[in-house]
Amino acid sequence: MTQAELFEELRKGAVAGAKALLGWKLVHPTSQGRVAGYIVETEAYVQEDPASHTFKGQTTRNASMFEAAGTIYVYFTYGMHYCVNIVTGPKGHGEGVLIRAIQPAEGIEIMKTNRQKTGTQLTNGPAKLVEALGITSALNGQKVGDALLLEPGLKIRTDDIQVATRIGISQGVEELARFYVKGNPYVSRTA
DNA sequence: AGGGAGATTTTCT
DNA sequence: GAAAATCTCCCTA
Repeated sequence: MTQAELFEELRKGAVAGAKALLGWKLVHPTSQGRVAGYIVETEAYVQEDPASHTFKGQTTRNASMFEAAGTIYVYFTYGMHYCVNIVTGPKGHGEGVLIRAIQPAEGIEIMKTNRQKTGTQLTNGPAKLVEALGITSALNGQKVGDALLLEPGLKIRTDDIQVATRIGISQGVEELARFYVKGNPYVSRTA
């Protein structure tokens, strides 16, 4: 898949985008050097979903989710964690894809410094990978392609994509909107 | 290995 | 004032 084709999937919507993003390399250029990982787990959030931040309409917090596909949405939660989304769909529609887990690819030493951990503990959760990559709320509202890049990474066969229920939400729990790479050790939790 | 509670603060009701 | 798209530590088996 080319990058143009990836963005085409993102424009289609959160579910198509969540599947298409698997295997892509998420790159954060920092002053220390490039820090990057292959996306191995995602979750789709559409505006009609009670579990989505955008379900009740646009607010100052979730405004970037209403931007065009390819915008970055970083939110703060539980008083101490950040998570990152890739916005999907047309401008004015609040939806996006939560990046839940990545497999370290570049700048692993930097990740260890950021996380004070090693192995799968580096990036096997949405708040963990954000800390490992050094992503901050300053990226919220920016576009993919500058402060954060998406580059071709692993080839994921359709057969290797597992669909499951989402994690850590209290509404819309039964929605099958979580996608991950089968057998990958960095996936936060297998079915 | 697995479960439960605490941390900690922004955001919305 | 309550809940939150989570993580880590500490406890018990």
